[in-house]
Order: sequence, then structure tokens, then C-alpha cells
Amino acid sequence: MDATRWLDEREDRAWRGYRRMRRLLDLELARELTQDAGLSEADYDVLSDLSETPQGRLRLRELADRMLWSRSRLSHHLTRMQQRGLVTREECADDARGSIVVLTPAGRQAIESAAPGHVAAVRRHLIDLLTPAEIDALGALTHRVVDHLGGRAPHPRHDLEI
Amino acid sequence: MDATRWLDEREDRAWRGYRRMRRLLDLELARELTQDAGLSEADYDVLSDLSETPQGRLRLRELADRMLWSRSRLSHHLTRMQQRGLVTREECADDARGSIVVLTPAGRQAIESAAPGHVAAVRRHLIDLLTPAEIDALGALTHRVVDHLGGRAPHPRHDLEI
DNA sequence: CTAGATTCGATGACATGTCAACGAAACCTC
DNA sequence: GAGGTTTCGTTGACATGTCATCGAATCTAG
Repeated sequence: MDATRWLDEREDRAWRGYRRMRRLLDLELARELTQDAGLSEADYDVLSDLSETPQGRLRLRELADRMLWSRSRLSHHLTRMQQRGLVTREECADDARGSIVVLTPAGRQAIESAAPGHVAAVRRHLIDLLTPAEIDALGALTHRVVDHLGGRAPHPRHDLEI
Repeated sequence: MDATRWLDEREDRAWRGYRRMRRLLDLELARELTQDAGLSEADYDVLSDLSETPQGRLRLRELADRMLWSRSRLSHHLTRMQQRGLVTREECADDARGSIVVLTPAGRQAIESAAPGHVAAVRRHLIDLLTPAEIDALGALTHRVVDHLGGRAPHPRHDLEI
């Protein structure tokens, strides 16, 4: 009915820039991570989230939620990481359905040796290119969008409308 | 040797926000696109880039470069889109190796009917949440990062070092 | 308690992306 | 213009992600 509000020049510039940056940054960070540490970004994120907990252990469900991954995806991925000795699974004491993902010593070693290089890459290709004001703006704006999208939305809602 | 410069609080907030926004925005835009138009984001991007050319036709190589996709990936994807009748391939007159990707009427129909809803979603979940200053800042900052990463870098370089 | 609904994680089938290799064509450069 | 190199697009093998389904365990009403 009413005409589409297309993006004006500035909006288009921001939107295209965002998507292009997203892609290039991903390629570069993934490339360096693989080359320097033998980890994929997915591996890194799993290990990173695990290592941020006091015990290096998390319920699978909890980890999936934090990462905004499906449990299926995480389960598959953990199987592969387990085969490489980076994590193990343990039974959950208080919920017999559950399983607990545990960082192995090798996994901790992997993330600890990968982290400095990865942070350096993030700085080199993003953070250090921005002014303090831009960093704050990026923080503010991204968090606003995250809140809007319901940052906690655990799982793909099946809002069966109509 | 020298200590890692970890991200300070503001930098960390920006970086985490960026990654979380990235993920949530992707999920939501992909979800709406699939539901409303039966297209994946990959489909949409291919059709969009094609439809931006005067004739709706592009050399495969050229399209792959614009999208920052590998030719292999694009070739596989085109095979699937071709089966759905969204694009076709034609021989290239001046280069017998090449192939030209051509938007079919159905493909043009698909992108034209999908675009308004997609743009609306981009507005709803991102653009319209930002102030004009933030939009400009995002445009500036992303383009700086893209330039830094060598926006033109056509293909994964095989810099064989040492 | 207990029947039904929900959550948890695993799994298999399948869609998609990556990687290495290939044949054909085009491009040097001598 | 012939030999070696590079580019182009395709292909097959494989890695990864998604989706539907499952069995088991837990939760919730009554």
C-alpha cells in the first residue's frame, strides 16, 4: 500500500559498510586464528565462554544460550572438539538429562595461547582503528539493537501467528 | 614478550555488543526473509547484486568478487538457484571460459517482491533505532575498517611466508 | 500419585560452505 | 606460435550448520 521507505544515501552507506566490514573482518580473524592457533572462530568462542567460568564447566544448555547457538549445533560441535581433546562431557548431578561441558587442560592451554594473538588481531583490524567516541558509539548502538531484539531470546521463537 | 593489551571495559563492551548484534540481527533478518519471501540471505544477496546491474547479468567472477564469495561457493549456490528458476547461466562471448549469470523473470520478481519487506526489517531492527549521528558514525567507521582490510582484496591471499 | 506437557541432549538426514584439484581457455614472453 | 603460467568455472570430498525427531528425565495440574 504505502510506498517503501528505501534507505537514503547515508543509511545505505552505513548498512553496506556494516555488511562488508562484517564479512571482511570475519574472513581475516578466522584466517589468523586458524593459522596461528589451529582454531576456528566457533572453537574459540566455545573455549572462551567456558574459560570465563570459574571452573571451566557449563551446562550444555547454558553454553548454547550464551552463544546464541542451538543445542543441536553445539552438541555436534562439541563432539568434534571432544575428539580433538579440547573439551569433555560429564554427567549432570542434579539433572540426569543434562550434560556438563568441561574444559580439558589441553582446551585451557589452547585458549590461553590463542587469546593474546586474537585480541591483538581484533585491535589491529577494528578497535585501534576507531576513536574513543566511535568505540562508545558502537557500544551504545549495538547494545540498543541487542536489547531491541530481545537479547535474551533463548531459542528461535515459534510464534505461530494467526 | 610484551604484555597483551587486553580490551578495556569500553572496548570490550563494543566488541561484545558488535558480535551479539551481528548474530541476533542475522537470525532475525534471515527468519523474516525466509518466512516472507522464501529466500535465504544468500539468495537475497545474489539477486540483489544482479538486479543492481542494468541488464541483470554479471560475469560469475565479477559477482563473486562483489559479494566477497569464493567462485566455488557461488558456483554451488547458483546451481541450486538455477534449479529453482531464479537465475540461469549463459556462455560468455568474449571469454570462452567464462559464464554469465542472468536474472530470470522469476528471479527479478522474487527480489522485487522481497525487497520492501527486507528493507523494512532492516529499518525496524537497525536503522530506525539509530540517531542520525550514529548512522554517520557507523558509515564512517565501517568504511574505515573495510579500507584497512583492503576492501578490494579479491581472493584469499596465499601469502606463503617463509 | 500420575498423565500429559515440556525440557534436555543426541542423532540422522539434509542444506550449505570450504578446500583442493581439474580441464579448458586466455595470457605472456621468448 | 609454442611453452609455461595464470585465470575461469566446475566438481567431489569433506566440514559445518539446520531441522525434525527421538528417548529419557523433569515438571505441572489435578
